[in-house]
Amino acid sequence: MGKEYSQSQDTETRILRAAEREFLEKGFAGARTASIAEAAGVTHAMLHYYFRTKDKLFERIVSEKINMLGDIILSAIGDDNLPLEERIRQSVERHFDFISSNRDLPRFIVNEVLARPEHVDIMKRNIPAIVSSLLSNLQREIDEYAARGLCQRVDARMLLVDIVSLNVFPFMAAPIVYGALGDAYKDYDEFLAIRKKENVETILRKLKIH
Amino acid sequence: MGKEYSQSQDTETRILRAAEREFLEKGFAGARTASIAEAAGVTHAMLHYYFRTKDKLFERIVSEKINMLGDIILSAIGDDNLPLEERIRQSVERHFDFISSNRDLPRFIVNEVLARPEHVDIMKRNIPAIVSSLLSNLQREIDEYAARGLCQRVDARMLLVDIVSLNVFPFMAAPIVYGALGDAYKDYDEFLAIRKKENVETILRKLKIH
DNA sequence: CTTTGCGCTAACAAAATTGTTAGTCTAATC
DNA sequence: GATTAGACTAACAATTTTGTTAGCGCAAAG
Repeated sequence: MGKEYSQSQDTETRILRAAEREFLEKGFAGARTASIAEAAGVTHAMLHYYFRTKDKLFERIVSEKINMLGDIILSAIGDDNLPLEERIRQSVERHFDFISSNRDLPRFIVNEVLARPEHVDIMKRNIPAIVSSLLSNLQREIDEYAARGLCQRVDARMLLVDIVSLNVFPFMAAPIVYGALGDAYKDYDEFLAIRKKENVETILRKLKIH
Repeated sequence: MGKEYSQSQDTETRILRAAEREFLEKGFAGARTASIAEAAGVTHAMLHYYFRTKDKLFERIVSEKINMLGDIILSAIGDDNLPLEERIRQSVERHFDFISSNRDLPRFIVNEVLARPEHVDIMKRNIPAIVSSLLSNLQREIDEYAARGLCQRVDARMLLVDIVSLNVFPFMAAPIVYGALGDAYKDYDEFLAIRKKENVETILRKLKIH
């Protein structure tokens, strides 16, 4: 044994998790290595001992988060054998739920990752491959349905941008959106539940024949 | 005359414009007063001479930008005597254009303003008043049209969130969105033009009877 | 022609933040 | 029992960044 287990995990992990919180909340420039160390319950020398520099620690967190972007796409792919409408509904809902349980991920990506050309390059090398296979499958299926007169022939790329925009923005701008709508909802969770339904409806309506 | 007019404006204004660019691009924590001074073409002591502290200079920029948020709403209100569909089309297009010519405003608001509780409070005291008058007018009009069977009875609040989400997100996440869609478009401007049409269609489709 | 006020500069001071180093303690290894 | 290695600490060093101050030059006012 030897080690005190009053702290839940090993030092390196605790620093990583504290860094994750600090970086996601304040960004690279706003984060303080001393705060990270304090939150992790270690001296700030330990942070340098394990990760050498603030930059290296940050890169570690960034690569974790960029990988999550792959997950977000894969997790949103629905059951292959459901009818198109159900499958899209499921995808939108899963995507919404993913964002809902990673609420500061989008802001982090938009601010910290996109601000650095090298990170944009990493993403441009990884994301389009996954997205384009997703898109071509989706587009093929839409075209099949459309050929049978079962739905509108819509552009899958635009549909994807719609889904992501509708699902992500309300979380990024949560205080404004919820604040501006004032007292129309009991609480934020109620607003989110309504919003989720609404987004599904908005997307599906684009496919419906009228 | 006396003054050299090699520099276009007076010192205070040049510092303000340089600060605006620096803060919008890098955020408060990432901005450097020395960079701002250099960009303005003055010694960094001048920055403190005119604005005392980095904080005060930042607040000045923040209030400018928060005021623009009022404009964004007012500018989007269309002609009162157009039919509903045309008016909404016009509003969505104006909003899109506004964001398009202030592309880093949303990111700045979301990151820098929302990160500070005092700014959120300022906005919560000012925005809801404007928004709720806009919303109640819009809702009344929608209800009238719906009563005559001319459109769906939709929730104006949700419609507003839809519009803002669809219009703003693609600009905030521009490198990803445009990057992930790869080579499907000639250039970014073409993508934007298509996107603008698409957003109008998406919104109007929510109102259409089917 | 002296004074006053203002824009301005250069040099300096203070604070905050990151990064280093010498050395301690402990546990395993020879 | 001496040796080694790795986790760790306290103190310090270096750098970056913000903020200050004493004073110069010039134009307008008295």
